[in-house]
Amino acid sequence: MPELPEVEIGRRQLQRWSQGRTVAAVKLPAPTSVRVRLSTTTRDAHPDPSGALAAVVGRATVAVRRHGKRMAWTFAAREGEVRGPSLLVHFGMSGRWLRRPADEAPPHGRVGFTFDDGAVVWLDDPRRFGCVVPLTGDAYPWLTEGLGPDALQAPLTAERLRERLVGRRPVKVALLDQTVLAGLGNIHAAEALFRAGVAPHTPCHALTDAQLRALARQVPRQLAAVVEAEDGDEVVYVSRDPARNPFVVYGRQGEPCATCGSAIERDRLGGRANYWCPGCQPVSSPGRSPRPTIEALHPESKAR
DNA sequence: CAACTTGTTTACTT
DNA sequence: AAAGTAAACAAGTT
Repeated sequence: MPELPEVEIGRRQLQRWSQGRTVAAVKLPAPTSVRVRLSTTTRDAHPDPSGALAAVVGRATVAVRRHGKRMAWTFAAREGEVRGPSLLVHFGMSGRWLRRPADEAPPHGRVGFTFDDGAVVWLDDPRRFGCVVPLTGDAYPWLTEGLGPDALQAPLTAERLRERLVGRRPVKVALLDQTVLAGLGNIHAAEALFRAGVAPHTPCHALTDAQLRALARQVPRQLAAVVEAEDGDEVVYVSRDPARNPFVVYGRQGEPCATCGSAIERDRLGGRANYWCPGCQPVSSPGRSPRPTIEALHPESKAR
């Protein structure tokens, strides 16, 4: 699943493959094969993108930047222009870059950028939640618009987290909120909370200084470790096959924790699957807990 | 067939 | 009233 690390790797790939090259053509397998709006709910999520995308033909890459899970790909201006066009890219839940020879398209290629070296860089996106948004103005405001600080780049401190992790929401729900911190998804939020030894259900206001320090340390550490492990020319998104699950808690309900041996628990938090170790991530604070933080979960009787 | 995934928007509940 | 929760939606794989 593309979270911050996969987007960062995608940024590096695109930088590598496009640096110093000019886009010779834009390939669209179908007129509306790629989304050109960030929102998936607006009625015009699928306007004809060919015209706007054609604006990058003949242009050289200036830079590829990333904030959270968004990427901004900017192109050179022509003579007389104040600035060139740019593309705001989001991988959605299954997007990735694939570089292929001109005569070969990946199975789920939604838009392809042919470079002057003949290679084509495709947005391959089976579920089509990804998008490539053509922009004529400055891309950078849109890169960060509505997002909190980047979870990897921003120097994360306990003080910074104390400012942003507020209210009664469970800490995992807040960590997944892109306006609080940009880049974490369900998998790496669960893994980072495990690393920090913090129960996902802990209300933000109940987080201790020690827990905030642990999170400030482990969130970037988790993300950086994944970037390092996965960096390369082709990213593979692992399916939910227990046999090849690279994660410590995610998708491991019922299995013994690698650290303490307790059975990994699974419940639902903020409408999403949640995995944690009751041994390593104790729920109750060491004094008293006014109310049980975890309700007895009724997996089969959901809502009403 | 239902669960699962992200991000946005809308509609409830507390 | 504001804060928080939930659901709907887009699409396709398991």
